[in-house]
This record gives sequence, C-alpha cells and structure tokens, in this order.
Amino acid sequence: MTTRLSDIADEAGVSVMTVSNVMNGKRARVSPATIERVLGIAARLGYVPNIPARSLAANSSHIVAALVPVGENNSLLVSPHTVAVVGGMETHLRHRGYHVLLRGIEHEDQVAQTVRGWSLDGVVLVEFPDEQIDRLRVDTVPLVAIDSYSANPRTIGVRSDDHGGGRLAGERLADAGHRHVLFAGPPYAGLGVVGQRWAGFREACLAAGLDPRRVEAVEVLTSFEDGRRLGLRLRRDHPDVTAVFATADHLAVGIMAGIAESGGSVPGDVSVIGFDDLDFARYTTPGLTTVAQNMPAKVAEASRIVLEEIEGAAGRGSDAGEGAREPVALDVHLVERGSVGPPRE
Amino acid sequence: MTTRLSDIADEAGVSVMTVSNVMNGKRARVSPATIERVLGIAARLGYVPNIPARSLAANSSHIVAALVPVGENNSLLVSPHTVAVVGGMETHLRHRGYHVLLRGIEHEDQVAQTVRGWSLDGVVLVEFPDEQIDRLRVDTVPLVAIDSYSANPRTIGVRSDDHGGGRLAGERLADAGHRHVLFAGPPYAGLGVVGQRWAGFREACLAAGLDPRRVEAVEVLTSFEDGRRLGLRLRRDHPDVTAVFATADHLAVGIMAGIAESGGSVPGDVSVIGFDDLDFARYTTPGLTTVAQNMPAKVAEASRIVLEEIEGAAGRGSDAGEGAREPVALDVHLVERGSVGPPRE
DNA sequence: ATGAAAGCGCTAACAG
DNA sequence: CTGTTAGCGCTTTCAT
Repeated sequence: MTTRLSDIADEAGVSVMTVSNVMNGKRARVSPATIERVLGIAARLGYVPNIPARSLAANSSHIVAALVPVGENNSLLVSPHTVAVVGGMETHLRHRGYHVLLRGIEHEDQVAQTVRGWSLDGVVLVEFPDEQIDRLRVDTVPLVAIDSYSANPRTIGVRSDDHGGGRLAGERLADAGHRHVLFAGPPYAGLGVVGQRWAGFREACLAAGLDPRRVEAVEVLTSFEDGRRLGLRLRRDHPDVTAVFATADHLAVGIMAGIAESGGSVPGDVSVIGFDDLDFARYTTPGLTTVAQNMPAKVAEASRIVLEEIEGAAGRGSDAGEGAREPVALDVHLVERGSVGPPRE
Repeated sequence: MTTRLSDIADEAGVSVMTVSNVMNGKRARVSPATIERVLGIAARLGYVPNIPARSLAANSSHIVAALVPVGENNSLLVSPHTVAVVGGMETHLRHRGYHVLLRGIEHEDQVAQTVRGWSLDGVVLVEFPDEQIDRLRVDTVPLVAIDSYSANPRTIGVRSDDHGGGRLAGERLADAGHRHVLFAGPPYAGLGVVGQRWAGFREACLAAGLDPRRVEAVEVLTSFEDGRRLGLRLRRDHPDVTAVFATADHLAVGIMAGIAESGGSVPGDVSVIGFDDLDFARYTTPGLTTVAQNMPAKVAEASRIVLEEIEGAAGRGSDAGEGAREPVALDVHLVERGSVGPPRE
C-alpha cells in the first residue's frame, strides 16, 4: 500500500541506502543518472518518508517543539503574542523541512521529557517565567527562550528591547509635558520583561527632570478587565497623575475604557500609552499610542537561531556548544495614534 | 543514558513485553504485584517512552494534526479563530494522551501525505474552504473539519449555527425598526459559512416584512481595513441603509471606524452588528453588538469527536466507519453592547 | 500471567 | 559511487 524506500530500490535496481541518500540530498555520493532515476520512480510511486522511522533510526526528528506553560487545565495559546510566535515558527521551519509540535507544559520536568521522548531537534520556549528557565537542565538540544532575561547559559534569549521601549514611552510623556505619571504592569520579580520596561521608563522620566516621587507604579494584571478597573478608580486614587504607561495594549485599552466610563476623556484628562501594538490598538477611539514590537522579526530570529544551532551542532557534536550564544534584542518604535496629548489644564 | 523498556525489564526480572503491557495500561494481562514493581522502577529510573519507536511499531502515533491552509509563504494562525481552535485542541488532547502537530498545508495532497508520513491518528482541518474539503481523499483516519459545510462523507463538520446566527442579526435589526439593511461579507460560493449567515439574515429580514430590494449585500474582505473603507463610503454609496450586518467582528469594527471617520455616528446614523464576539468587540466605543460563537464548545466538540472516532475505529478496524457521522452545529447567541439602535430620524 | 521471536522503515558506519 | 550489516525502541503475534 504505502511506498517504502525498498520499493523504490527494487524498481531502480539499487540498494535501499542509495535511495535513502538521494532522498536526503546527500547527492554527492550518488551519480547524477541514478539520482534522476530514483527521483523519477519516487515521484511516480508517490513516496512519502515515514517520519517516525526516520526519527528512530537517526535519533533526531526534524521536530522543533513550541513549549508553552499551562496552569491547570486552561488552554494555552491565549495571548496574541504566543500566537504570532507559534504561527510564525511553523512557517519558517516548514520551509526548512522541520515541523512544529505544540505542547503545553504542566510541570518543568516535562520539558526534558518531551525532548527525549520525541528526539526533538530543538525547542522554543514561549511565555516561560525567567525563574523556570533558570532551573531548566536540558543540554542535548538548542533552547531558544522568547522574552527571556534568564541567565541560564543553555538558553538563548530572543526578546524586544524592553528597556528601550520603556524609555521611549517615558520620553514621549515627558516631552508632552507630563510631570506626574503612572506605570501600570503586572507584579514582577527582578529584571524580566516588566522590570526592564519599568527601568527604562523611570530612567527616561528622571532624565527629563521629573520628581522621582511623581513617577509612580501600580501592579495590575495584564487584562482588559483589570485595566478597566484601574481606569475607573484612576482619578480618585491618583488624582494628580496625568499620564499612564501600561506594559501591554490589553491593559492600556482597558484603562482607556475605564477612564471613559468614569466620565474622563483620553487624552484630554489622562494620556495613555501602551506596549505591543496589537491589532486592536487601532480599533479604539482615540487609537492607542503604543510602543510597537517587531513580532515578525522576533519570530524570524528565534527560528533562525534554532535552525542554526541545530545544524551547527550536527557538525560539532551534540552539545549546545562553545561559548553560550548572546541573547538577541529587537528594536522597538513608537506608534502615534492619539491617546497621548498634553497634560490637562 | 536514556531509560528503555529493557532497562526496566532487566531490573524487574521480567520480559520487555510485560513492561510494555504495564506501561500501556493493558494491565489485565499482568499480575498486580508485577505491575506495582514495574511502575516503581519506571518511576525511579525516570522512564519516558520513545514516541517515534512506538509510532513505528504500532503504526499509530497518538498524534492529531491541526492542518491549516497557507497561501504562499505567509504565516498561518492568523485569525483569532484558528488560535482558539489549535490552543483548545492541545489542551483537550493532552489530557487524553495525544499530541498536536501544527502544520501549514500548501497543497491539498499534503493532507494525505502528512497523514501517512506521520502515521497520524486523526486530523482537524481548520479554515479549509469547502471546495478543498470536497476533494480530499483520506480514508484511514478521522477528519474533523471546523466550520465546514462540505458534503464529503469522510469528513465530520463541526461549526456554529451560522444560519441561526444570521437570523438573530436580522431579527435584531428588524426589531429595532430598520427597513433598509446591508449585509457585508467576503465573496462566497454556495452555502458555506458566509452563505448560511446571509441566508439566515435575509430570511429573518423578509419574515419581518422588509422589502427584498432593501436587503442588500456587498462583498468585502474580512479585515479591519476593508471594513474601514466600506464605512468611509457607506453613506455615499448606500445613503438609505440604516444598519449593517458584518460576518466578522474585524470587519464590523472596521466599518464602525470608517463611519466615525467620515463624520457619522454609531448607532446614531448607522447601526452595526458583528459576528464572533472576539475580545476586542468590547474595546470599541460603543461596544460592538455581535452574534457570539461558543468557541470553547466548538473546540471541545471537535476534540471529542476526533478522539471518539480514533478510539472507536481501533475497535472496528481502521476505516472511518459505518454510517457517516452527522455534522455538529453549536448554538450562538446575541451579545448586546450598544452598536445597534433605532434607525435615524 | 508472561515470554521469545520478528519486524516496523529507516539511517550510521563502514566496506568495497 | 554503491552495497552490506546492524540496530534504533517498541509492539505484534503466537507460544508457553
């Protein structure tokens, strides 16, 4: 029923190995005439390689897993961010002959288990907290960690220039004349993504001469609802604040909604600036001014790096290799849409 | 290095087969004492089954592929819809011991090839046009097609009640007093998703006594930008229309933006109603009134059905089986948010 | 209740 | 340039 290498070999009158070599592009070892004949027969018979067999024999699967942490039994792939990463990875890898396994990780150990069980060739970690990445001990395959600031040397971080993004936001607000601003983001430990954005933001504000006591920060979860609640109580809880920088567009948009709902206007009463530049940032009224991440570039980099490490490793033994690779930080830029204006009165 | 079945067998003083049986839950064939001993050793040694080896030997992989068509080299997973499906599938399947392979399909033939090459146990087709599904010839594994109205008997459709959704929208607008309405959706052939929504919408409008000539339809691509352009020229091109039903929230939100930009107000001048109830439907001002799909239920159904078919098929031979299964249609309901009001003046 | 033999389809390593 | 020999880790089938 299914065509195997041996079927092609029989028909071409050559050995299975020769066919295998042709199929894998190791054509230096085969004569052009044979190549052509084999390829012809393969095409005619509709040969499709058996991936599990190949993985088993070669102890390598041509699979890169996209690993995403899950809490309990809720779905993953929740954030638009994850989506962009996984979708983009599939596209890049497919063109290079690799495949993407999508897997939710319930417990750290499952990372190593998945690598072994599948003979994975590479891993991309998406949305993993830095502390978890720190603890990871997988040294047989390249591990690319999106948005990670972990110091784990087995891991290659690919992220946006979060510090620079925070700075852009701070400069923009200070330039507009704001003297009392608020940073809104989820609770964080250390200098991860959120910490970087806060540091950059604060730095820019202080550099512009703002009073440190007037560069406040509040902890809010990254959701529209939490943003909305913050927006609703904003003018009561922070009466002097004239501008808010939210670490995520979801949050920023929620804040805008809350402000509007409580009778305030954006940017008339309060200016709002976001981070990400998600699709819906332009759907609001006014549009959301936000720090744009270059997601396609981020994904392309992550994909490029895993592939490079995979193919490089093949040449120099299976270890992740000589001299931990430098993390990559991608540029960000400000997109003006109208949610930032001069301070009120 | 890696623990194999034979390592456990050696240590337990039993055969590999016994260990295999224990691991696969075929415990009826093994004595309780042995089971416990084997399990203990496996846990201590950190045994992780080798998936490729299992797939090769059993000719079945415990993998369900999420297949998504791609045009040229652009990314897949673009729509929030696809995202919800793929993410939800992963969650449901993981809990049942299955895995999700995400794959973009460039050409129809790749569906069958992927099934064979990976020894897939099942397939979920996402965003495939009905004509392509019609042509699919894969009879070894269950094929669940999301949002399909294809008559292909090898395929099981899981979709929302699109006709009913269209009807809800039509009734809502007619009830509000609108007498001249517009349906906006992508070009479609036959009675696919869009065709159903249009049919339901039209039916409801006519039932409410609207003049058939005043139930118009325009073709627009499903994007914010195309919606915006339609919104901008709406009052010029369709001066008498007082309400628009868009087949997708993206489109609806774009239309609202276009109307606002051209100086009109929603719902003051024109009412707008969408379909999907995506997150951002509540981010706009006013919020978008829309027909909500029950995505979690849709995904749960799709997952349940593939699994049921997979495990059912094991018992009755490999064929997709007796009596093509009925398609499933999930309920929809209307979410009021403020973009629908009475007709102007 | 348990085991022995055979083989899934492919590739690594070496021989010619 | 091409072929031979092994064997990846597991499951199937059939015996015991």
